[in-house]
Amino acid sequence: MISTRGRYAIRVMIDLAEHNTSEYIRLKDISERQGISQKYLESITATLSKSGLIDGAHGKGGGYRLNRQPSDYSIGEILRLTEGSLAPVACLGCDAKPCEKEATCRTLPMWSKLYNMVNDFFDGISVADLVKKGEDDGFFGACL
Amino acid sequence: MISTRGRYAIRVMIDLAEHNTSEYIRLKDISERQGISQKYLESITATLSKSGLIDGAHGKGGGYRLNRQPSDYSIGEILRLTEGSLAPVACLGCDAKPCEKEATCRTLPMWSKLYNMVNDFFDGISVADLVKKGEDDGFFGACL
DNA sequence: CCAATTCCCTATCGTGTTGGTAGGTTTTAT
DNA sequence: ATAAAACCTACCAACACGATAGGGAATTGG
Repeated sequence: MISTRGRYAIRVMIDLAEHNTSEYIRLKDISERQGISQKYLESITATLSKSGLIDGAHGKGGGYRLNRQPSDYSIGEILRLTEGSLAPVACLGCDAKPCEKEATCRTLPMWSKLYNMVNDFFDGISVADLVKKGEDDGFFGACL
Repeated sequence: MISTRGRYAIRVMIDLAEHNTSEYIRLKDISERQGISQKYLESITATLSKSGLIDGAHGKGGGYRLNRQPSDYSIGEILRLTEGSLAPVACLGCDAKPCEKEATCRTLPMWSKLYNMVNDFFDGISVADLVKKGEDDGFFGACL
């Protein structure tokens, strides 16, 4: 399950991409457009900003804006940042603790393959792809 | 994340497949072989038994055994039974509550595609495939 | 028939995560 | 100076997870 943190992060990025000028976008506006509590969004944009995905400006006239082109953000990096690892089991991923049964485990190869599949899937989608979707020129036209 | 319930269920099924005679296998033995608390396993085998995946026999000489050939169990049906839905977001899956933004949601097609991918992935693997893995004749030889 | 064995059922419980709130501090433009 | 905005820290209710405990019901060996 992808939690709200990751999903809201994606929606913020889409919102910023849809208003992608040189101006800074106020969190208040994003929160109103997306219908998500501003306070809760703060904790998410803080993560995005600290890691350099977006640029946050203090004070009057401040807000957030993208640091790159929407097509240069993969959904994978957004989710890995906000959700932690996308690993389906604890034995995999960045903070995986070594398992003594690893060598004989009958299921590890399955989890590992899924892990790769999911990462590749999300790495193959950009923020720009999701924005395009709303314009009926979608990446996913064939799947719904 | 796949929880222990689903993972242990798979391990039980593999264990039963590896001792697949007409005899009933005691939960005590499975628990010792797998190194999982018998009491905790009880709640999992109860689910498997109630839904007809395995056959449980009471009393002396009782235990559990498979109802079909190991190759006739897909990992998908085991996980969907023990984990609930494999949907990455609440808007999808069996108990999905309708979302008013569904028509304009920019991310739903992505989740939907992933959902199908994951289901297809697990439906394409059988318990027999995972047993084979241990015999160096694996389904997953190329992926680890 | 009795007692051991085994699956089955219900309740409980500590721990951690999730989703969110609250209040304040710092930075900046006007 | 003042207002606006990002930033930071702490806290909290609700829930799920992983597991334990204690018994009850069915079956069989003796």
